[in-house]
Amino acid sequence: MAGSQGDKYYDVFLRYRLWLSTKDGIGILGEGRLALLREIDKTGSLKAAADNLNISYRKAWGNIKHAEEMLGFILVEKQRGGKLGGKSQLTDEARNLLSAYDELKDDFELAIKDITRKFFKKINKT
Amino acid sequence: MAGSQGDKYYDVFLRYRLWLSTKDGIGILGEGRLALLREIDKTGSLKAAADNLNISYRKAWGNIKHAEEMLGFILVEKQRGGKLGGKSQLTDEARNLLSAYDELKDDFELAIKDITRKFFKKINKT
DNA sequence: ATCCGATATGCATCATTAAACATATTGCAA
DNA sequence: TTGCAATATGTTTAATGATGCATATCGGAT
Repeated sequence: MAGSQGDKYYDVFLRYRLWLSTKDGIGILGEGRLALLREIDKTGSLKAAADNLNISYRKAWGNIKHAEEMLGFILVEKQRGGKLGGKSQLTDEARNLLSAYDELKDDFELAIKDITRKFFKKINKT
Repeated sequence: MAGSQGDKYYDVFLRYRLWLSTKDGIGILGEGRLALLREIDKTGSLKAAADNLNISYRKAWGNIKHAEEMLGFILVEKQRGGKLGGKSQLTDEARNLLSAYDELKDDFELAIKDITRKFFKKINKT
């Protein structure tokens, strides 16, 4: 929260983004793609995951593929064909990544809380 | 740093961005615009600052204006005309903001260090 | 009064990214 | 062996944002 009403920065907020990238700054996985992985895990289907997150299948598929190419290993075990058309499930690596990220996020939130408070306290004093 | 060579995530890095935004997610000030403010402070000129940062005057001017409109107060005291064409200098609010941001950034770096180390330690174990 | 260089701003264009469209492939079950 | 639904992928169009271009304004110094 920015501060108490009346503060100069009352309706200003501090935001942050975290993501994994290559050394030269190419994005690999961010919040959006991790959410996609989580949804694949939940539904067992890339298409269902894309639908649930309101993004096109084309985009979802491309995102996963790009991340896998950057990482050099597979995040989603995909099979096609069959009565149900196919299915997808996360690899162990992907699950491990998700759980590590969740922990990271929590740690982060916790750490940023005080820092943010201190920041707004300082700028609102001007 | 991602970890020791041989690790699965050896050439993967965790990045972050911090910025000020409105409640509904409209960006106000990020690293780039703060750098612009710093350069204005250093040079006393919006044009010189833009040149030094290799961005167009048009863009620099628009960025400052947008930030000021979002914040509801002035960051740069601008005057035009005169032999030298004009000049610009930061308001006290802008200076305060810059110094608070520097402190925030330092705090942030410090906090993220351990968190990042822990994250890579965990995912590299898979 | 005129000149100069920076501030001020609208408008066209270009580039980068995201969304949409189209089409092929796969393999189980009926 | 055919139909179906999801995976797989190229192409293309739309949208967003950055860049460049043009032009006006201002006021101290000459």
